[in-house]
Amino acid sequence: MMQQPPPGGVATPPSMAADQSQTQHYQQQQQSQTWMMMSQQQQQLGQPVPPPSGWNTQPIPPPSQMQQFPAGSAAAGSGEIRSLWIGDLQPWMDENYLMNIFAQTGEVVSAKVIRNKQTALPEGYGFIEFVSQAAAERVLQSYNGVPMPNSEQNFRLNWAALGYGDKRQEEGPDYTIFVGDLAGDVSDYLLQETFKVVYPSVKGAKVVTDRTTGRSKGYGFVRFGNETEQIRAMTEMNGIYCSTRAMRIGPAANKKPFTGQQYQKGHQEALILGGLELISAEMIPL
DNA sequence: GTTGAGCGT
Repeated sequence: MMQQPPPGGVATPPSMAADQSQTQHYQQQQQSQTWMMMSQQQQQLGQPVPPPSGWNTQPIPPPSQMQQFPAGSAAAGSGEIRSLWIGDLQPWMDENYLMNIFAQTGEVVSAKVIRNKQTALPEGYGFIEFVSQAAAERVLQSYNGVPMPNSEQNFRLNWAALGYGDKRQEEGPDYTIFVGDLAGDVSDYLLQETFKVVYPSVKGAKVVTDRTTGRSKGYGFVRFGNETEQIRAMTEMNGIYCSTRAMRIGPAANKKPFTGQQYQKGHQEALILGGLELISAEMIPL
């Protein structure tokens, strides 16, 4: 069965659908190294996605010149999670801004920015619905963490709450360190690459930003897939420069895992390292 | 500035 928009849903205008193939031809093949490195995670899903390149060279028109799009009209109950949560939105980032961005995929259905009922001020997050779960996943993989147009911040995307725990994109544990003393211009990407060139197991990095200002708070986190590299980085990278300042590294206070699912703290004492289990207590000098 | 994370009319 071919996938198609649900009846009664917001159909993709034919003009937009037709434009999609052309739009993708416009996409330059000048993929930056930035992108190519980030695409490693996508390969696990076997779904290469065209990068949202050209942010810096394709300014979008102001919202006043855009048309309005309906939002939130998709059929529910099919079980498919087609919506993404998007956070760290600035007050000026409205539905048109979001629609204009994701229209490039040709697969966006609607976008909604959540506003306070009383004040009508944006709450800083929203939802974007796509024609299919696969489409949403492609966007999640390709847009998350890259800079937003006309902004210093990066996309912060996740599955909408209903499907929150179902689609984890990471597997295995991750080992995180805290990185402080960051210069104001250090991005997620720069932080990640600063470590990744030394430690291949680096999975990602996040610079913590103030949601109201969008500016860096001067610290962040780097996640490793490998505990040995994490421990090495704690000492080896402490004091190393990232941008214009020396980093200060510390242990990360362990927060919740990404998907929001709580781990049960089971007894995992099976730290058997190469025959260590053969050593009995009486062999260990006191 | 020093420990992230925020989910709906």
